[in-house]
Amino acid sequence: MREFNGKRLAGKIVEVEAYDGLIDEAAHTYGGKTKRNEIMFEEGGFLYVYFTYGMHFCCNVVTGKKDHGQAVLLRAIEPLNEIEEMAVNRFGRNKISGKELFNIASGPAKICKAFGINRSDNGTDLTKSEIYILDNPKLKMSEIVQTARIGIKKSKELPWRFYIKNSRFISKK
DNA sequence: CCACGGATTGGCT
DNA sequence: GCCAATCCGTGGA
Repeated sequence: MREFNGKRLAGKIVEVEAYDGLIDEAAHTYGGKTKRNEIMFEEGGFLYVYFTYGMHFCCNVVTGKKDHGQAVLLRAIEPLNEIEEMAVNRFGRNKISGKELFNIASGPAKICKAFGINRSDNGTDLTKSEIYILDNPKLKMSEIVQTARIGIKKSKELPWRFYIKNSRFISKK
């Protein structure tokens, strides 16, 4: 959920990946604390935004205890509210095709584009900001699929990707 | 100081 | 399926 320009951009998180600084070579925190990843070493509840490939932002929810360096990467969101606003952020226009609707936030960098998240949102306290996450009490464990993570070279064996079965809004099966 | 390559995406073959 | 785009964090000289 994000309050943005007076509007409430909302979506359901349908795909995530977990990263653990202590044992996970693919985690940004694996080599220890640096200026870039320092927010990941805070107590859970903050937003960690990083810039990659010279053009994309991706966002994570810090989840661990202080100094543990753990976070969950948001990989895909199903848009629920203010979809036209997200379309403008993402495609530069408010009218989109059905195909584009499923594609609007179906990837970590696409989420940041659609929700207007960038470098300045790094370190946001999700418990008291215009960006926040609500519980989804309807979600059943049986709807969640667990697989290996995508797009990494190290620690590929760790089964820390989770997505909602049958969702058409995830980045990849 | 400099070189390398990335938790990606979209366009072209 | 392949690859360019395009910054900057990180690590080695």
